Amino acid sequence: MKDKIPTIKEIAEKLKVSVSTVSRALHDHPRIGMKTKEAVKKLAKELNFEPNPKAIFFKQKKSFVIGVVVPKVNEDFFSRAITGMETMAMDKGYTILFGQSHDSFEKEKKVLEAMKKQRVDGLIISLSKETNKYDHLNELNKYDIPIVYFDRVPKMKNVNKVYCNLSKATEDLIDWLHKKGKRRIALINGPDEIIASKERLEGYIEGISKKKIKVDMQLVEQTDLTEAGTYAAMGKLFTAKKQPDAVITFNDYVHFDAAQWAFSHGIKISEDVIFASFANILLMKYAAFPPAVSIDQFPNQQGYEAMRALLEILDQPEDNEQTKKSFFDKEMPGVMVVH
Amino acid sequence: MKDKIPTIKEIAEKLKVSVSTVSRALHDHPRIGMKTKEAVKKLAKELNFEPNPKAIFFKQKKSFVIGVVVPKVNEDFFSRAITGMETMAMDKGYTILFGQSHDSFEKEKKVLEAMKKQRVDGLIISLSKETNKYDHLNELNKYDIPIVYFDRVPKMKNVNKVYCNLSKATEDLIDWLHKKGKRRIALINGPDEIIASKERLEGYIEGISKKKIKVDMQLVEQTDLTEAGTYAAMGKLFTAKKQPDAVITFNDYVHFDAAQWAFSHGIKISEDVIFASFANILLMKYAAFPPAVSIDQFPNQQGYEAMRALLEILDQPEDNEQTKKSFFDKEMPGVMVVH
DNA sequence: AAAAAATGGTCAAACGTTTGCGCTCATTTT
DNA sequence: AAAATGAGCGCAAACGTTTGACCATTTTTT
Repeated sequence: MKDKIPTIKEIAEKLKVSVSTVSRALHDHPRIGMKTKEAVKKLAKELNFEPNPKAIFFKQKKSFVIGVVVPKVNEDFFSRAITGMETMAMDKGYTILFGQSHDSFEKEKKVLEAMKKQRVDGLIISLSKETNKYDHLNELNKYDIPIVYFDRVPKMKNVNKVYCNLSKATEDLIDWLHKKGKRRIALINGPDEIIASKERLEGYIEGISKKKIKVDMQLVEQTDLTEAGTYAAMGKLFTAKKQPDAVITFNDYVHFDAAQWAFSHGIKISEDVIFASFANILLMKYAAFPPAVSIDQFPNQQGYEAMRALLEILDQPEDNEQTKKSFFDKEMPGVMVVH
Repeated sequence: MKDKIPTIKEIAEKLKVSVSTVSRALHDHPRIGMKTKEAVKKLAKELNFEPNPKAIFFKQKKSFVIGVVVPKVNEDFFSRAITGMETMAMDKGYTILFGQSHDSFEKEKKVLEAMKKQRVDGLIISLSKETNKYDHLNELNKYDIPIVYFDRVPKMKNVNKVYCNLSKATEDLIDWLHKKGKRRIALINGPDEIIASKERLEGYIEGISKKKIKVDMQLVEQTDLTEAGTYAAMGKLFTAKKQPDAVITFNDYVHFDAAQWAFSHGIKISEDVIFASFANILLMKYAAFPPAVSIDQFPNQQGYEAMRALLEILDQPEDNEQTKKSFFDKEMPGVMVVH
């Protein structure tokens, strides 16, 4: 099997032409005659010639590899997003170089170091929970590696991003809950640093206000996304004088813990209290206590769009002044799903 | 930001030495004097020099990229396996080029084509459900890309593989169920083509026999892993004259459907019938009907070992005749977990 | 019939790094 | 004093491909 891998040079020698002719023939260059083209291509097939990508990458300064960094593939949301990215990438002949930050800033830095070392053509990243400095990302500028942020995007304005603004979606949830007769709607939100938390809170306040209900901040709790944090939040909500009749949770993981807490404290789910959440788990149909309604963020499509955006950027001619200034900013809708 | 990326050549010119000296100095070559080494390294730091990996890959025929192909990242088992692989790979300075087959033979071929095009240094793959020909994999031999099979390994003997033999684990399950007083233990197995199915069946027969119980093939059904297939299997098992008092399912997905069927047919779970499964889902604690006992296959560690094996193979000197003949074959234990 | 253009191809540089070999001193050994 | 050793470094080839600049024919235009 070590038969000596054929190169353009060997083809040239066997055909008594120059390597440049072979190269051009294989690329259908107009300046090469039909007969030679045919001959070259025929021999190339026979020898089972495949150009050495390493040499091409080196010469062209391009590798057709896109770096993708997410906090955890193990989260349904991200693994589905990656699948969307992969679909688009494959379509255009790109492959994905993969890394996880595990929600740690340090690991994110390390992974980005690897991506830089590999000189990916571009990067799609969903930031770690801890990330609030961007030096490691700016490092990539040095090698003209464009970045598209995804889902967990940074606060800055002048970056490419694809994300789902959840404030509108949160309003939808409140609307639906209100129609069900719920008036004391609670929110268990995520950590402040996460933009998504801010969006949910905005939507919550906006949604409640539109229903002519006074916003009661006693009904808004926070969790650090751990089980204990969520239990604590539930504890506070349900020991107040007036208990909530509906709870919107930050995501499905929080929902599960919240529902678990309710169950073990004798609160009747979907009678005493009704749950709403933001969907990020696939196998909800087997859950003991699924939320009554949730917001689907279509991670697959988000990933697809992020990759599309990145590849578009890569397609733009190098020093186009006007495109340099404009950034890709795609906000995608979250859609409410009743279970 | 387009400050012109420094090369070894520029360092050489500024220091009035040759490029070879710079290269060797940076690699701490013994034949280079201390003063020059210092000078070179100092200037390299100043200029923020980073070697161009594309050039190195080209020259050294190595890229420090490992291809990883799984059926679906979205399955908990595989995403955790990948995390294990990543841990090991990162540690050794490798990065993962990622692809999914989506359990389709055609897609698997395409993905492998991409891996080959990128000239990964090695490949770890868990085969698609449909794969029974291996030409696309042998193609990689041409470029000396070693392959380590993982979890869903091929039947062949002379390949590198890391997997979990589940026949012993299946016996353990039967042992446990037997101790609980169960005597009519059923098995809902997967498709015949999957090796894992054969292993489970072997373990089942062995385990039942050891308990001096006559093996009743009426108690063994198959599913194509779809909901409908599993429902059908349950239907057959529970319309027989003598119904099972325990059911071992092929995996958690099958378990869920089976339990769902039981529930909706008025069968009391954990009273009338007790379930056992092979774990591949993380969030079991929130499930409506978790299995009473299951086998953990530690995907993380399996992935870790597979990557370790591959990197070891890559470390071996090229034409070592004896190592060429020996293949890596690691069977890992499945461990029973009572819920 | 001379000039211009089209046609089909070759040459050599370039991409950035690594590495075998050889060269020049200076030092040590006989 | 001649020969061997070794330290420190440079030369140039090599990896496989692409590409701008030429060159040599033949064909077309004026």
